[in-house]
Amino acid sequence: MKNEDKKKRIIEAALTVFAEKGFYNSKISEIAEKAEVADGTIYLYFKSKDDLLISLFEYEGAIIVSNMKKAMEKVKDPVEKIRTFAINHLNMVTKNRNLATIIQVELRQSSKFMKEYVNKKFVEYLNLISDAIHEGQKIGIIREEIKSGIAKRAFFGALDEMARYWVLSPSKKYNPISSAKQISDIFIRGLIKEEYLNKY
Amino acid sequence: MKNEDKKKRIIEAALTVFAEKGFYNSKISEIAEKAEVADGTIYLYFKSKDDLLISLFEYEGAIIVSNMKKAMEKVKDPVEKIRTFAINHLNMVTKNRNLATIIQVELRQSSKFMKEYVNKKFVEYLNLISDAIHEGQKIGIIREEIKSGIAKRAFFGALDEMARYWVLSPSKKYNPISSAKQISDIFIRGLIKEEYLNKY
Amino acid sequence: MKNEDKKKRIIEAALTVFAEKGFYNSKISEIAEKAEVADGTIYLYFKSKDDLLISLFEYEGAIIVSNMKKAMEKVKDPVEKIRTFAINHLNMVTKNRNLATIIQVELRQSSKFMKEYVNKKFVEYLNLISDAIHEGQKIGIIREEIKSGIAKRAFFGALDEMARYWVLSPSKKYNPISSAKQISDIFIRGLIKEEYLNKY
Amino acid sequence: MKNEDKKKRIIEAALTVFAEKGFYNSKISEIAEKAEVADGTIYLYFKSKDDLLISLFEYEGAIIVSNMKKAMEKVKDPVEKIRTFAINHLNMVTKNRNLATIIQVELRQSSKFMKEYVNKKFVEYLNLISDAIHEGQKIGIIREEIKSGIAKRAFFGALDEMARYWVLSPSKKYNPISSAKQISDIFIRGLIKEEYLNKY
DNA sequence: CATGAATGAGTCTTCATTCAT
DNA sequence: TATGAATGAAGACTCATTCAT
Repeated sequence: MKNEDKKKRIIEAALTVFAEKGFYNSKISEIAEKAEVADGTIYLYFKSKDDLLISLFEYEGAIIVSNMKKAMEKVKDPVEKIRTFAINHLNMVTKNRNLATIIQVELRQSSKFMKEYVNKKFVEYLNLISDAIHEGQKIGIIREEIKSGIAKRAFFGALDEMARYWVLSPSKKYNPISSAKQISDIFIRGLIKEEYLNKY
Repeated sequence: MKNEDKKKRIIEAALTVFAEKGFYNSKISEIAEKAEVADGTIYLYFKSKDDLLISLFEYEGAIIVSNMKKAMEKVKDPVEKIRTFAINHLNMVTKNRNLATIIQVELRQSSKFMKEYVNKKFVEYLNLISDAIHEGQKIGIIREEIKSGIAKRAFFGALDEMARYWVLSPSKKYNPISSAKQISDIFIRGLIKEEYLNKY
Repeated sequence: MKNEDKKKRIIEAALTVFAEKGFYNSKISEIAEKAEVADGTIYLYFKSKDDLLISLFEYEGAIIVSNMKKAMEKVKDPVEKIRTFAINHLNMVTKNRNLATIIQVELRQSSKFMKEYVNKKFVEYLNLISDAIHEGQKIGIIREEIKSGIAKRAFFGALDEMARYWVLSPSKKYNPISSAKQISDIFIRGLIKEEYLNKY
Repeated sequence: MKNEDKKKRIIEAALTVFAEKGFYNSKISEIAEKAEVADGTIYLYFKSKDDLLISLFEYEGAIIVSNMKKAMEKVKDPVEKIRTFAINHLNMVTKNRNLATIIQVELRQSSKFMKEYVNKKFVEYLNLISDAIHEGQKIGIIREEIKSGIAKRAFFGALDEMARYWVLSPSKKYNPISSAKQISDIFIRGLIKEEYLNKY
């Protein structure tokens, strides 16, 4: 029976190598070596190099989305949910630096089918933000004129740009968590009605 | 000048091809064909394929930064400067879709030296935002606790994520300009002191 | 016997797969699957893929030669033996289409040792023709100047080219048996002395 | 401009290597070495290894068919045309041993598109025989009951089996030309009406 | 300056074969 | 005996780069 542990070792190795060199500069043989399997073994578990990258997203992405969901469910106040998202996202980036790097770098890469796949999980992730915004609008805290489709992307983009800075920049000037706090602070002030300004 | 024209033609061609296929899937021969020069000719103007990508950023990036500077100089109010940045950025993306795609996709690519280069122009571009923030803080409109290093990245990231959505997504639900307005609206409310809320 | 059954199943499977895809495009795993055994099991019965092909010839070839011998022994007249060979050969091709295809295609393949092996059985088969010719010459029906070494190959080649046509061609214009009759008719007229023309 | 001489050198080299090792056991690098070009150069002239084999047939096949046509046109008597075909075919095999080997071995190989291509030329070649037979029937020399579709294949098969023997067999017992004569002698006697037996 | 034919290093992928269970 | 996961050697093909013209 194919060994699940071996599959995981390959994904782990690919995670490191892709993060370090980028997808196109990574060699299957290098991943194999790092995973301590033969080159051919990788092809028992993955159809191709592309498939390995996709599977990696699939595997790790599912965990991330699920963790974020759990974290946000614990929070009731929709505005606090937004803050929770920010902190968790940056925190996740800190803890999964390699994955974050790959998402930063390769998520933007071209091959169509990959974009399509990744999108599903990504949209699910993004919608955790818009759900909170909708809720906030329903209970009258968040301004009606906010379009959640724009705001969710803007918020995610803001956080992710910080993540990128943190991941790629050699000098770590800003602590991810405090960045998350400042960014959610700015956003929340930007989203909510004037009368709630002092509450958050 | 003859030469400059040919160099420009190559850059234009590279712009299209890189945007369409991504850097690693683009062939020098394809760029040469589109530019109507011989493959070898490209190497008279650029040291390597990498150098072509860098030069492309250099060439186009200078124009973009310069345009943005001009646009922002016309505006005096620092808060309005921020809004101006947003509108101009999304506008630029709309007008230079290929370049935007490349920046979205390849800017994230890994090869170290490229990241370093790109950073210079990029930092200059980003600092147009932080300069406005500093100014706003100086004249007492923007809250003191805002860290411009975080805010500039967050703001840029927010805009850029919308740009990415617009550039990559087949369905164009959101108009770039109106997105720019909503995003700057959110940010500005998030940045300024409470007492100025009604002013902007 | 259990083992023999498994060995036979592998040979049958190989027969089908080799015929369908050709030796070099056939995979051991595909043969194993068709034979409903594990890949490794094949190596318990055959030393290598090459050996499997050889064994296949050996196994099936023995049957064919033996059948042909029996059929020809029943006929006394050496000239009729020739006709019998023709009819039986084409008939065999019709009944063992896969084997025929493999012989047509792979018998010609290069690896030296295979050619050598196959030759033994093949020569035995061919000699059934030359034996009949010799006999015909001994009893004065077949012309003395006929060189049996040439005639046997020519006759076999003629039949086999028809077999090839039948095996490979999608449109089945000529019925194998009637072809066999015409070809042996031509040959017999070509081999026998003038005075026997009306006899056959 | 791509060098026609270089293309020919590659075909020549492929001819030798394919003949020696068979298509599947031949390496592009080996052909390149023998042709004194770089591996990649082969791909400037041929789309793939398959294409190289096809082009080889195309290139050499055209010459062979054309030569045979010329040779047969010189002969008026349709029966003598048949003999001419035999002698020329075996002669060609003698002179183009490598090509003959490849045709013997690879013509039978599987990939469909190749069989289809080769067929066109092959049918043209075969029809030189059936044309002569038809002519012979028209002028009343060849028996009416002969089906040219069968006879042409039988005759070709007979000659080709001898060619195979000569090409593959280490011991060269039979001289190709004298084989050709005996085979055409047998066939012609088999084809013509009794009253013409003494004429040929 | 311009060309584009030639180069050849580089890598993914396949698949016959092995061997621990 | 039987299995099938693992191996790793092997090779077709690509394409950035060079250089003779």
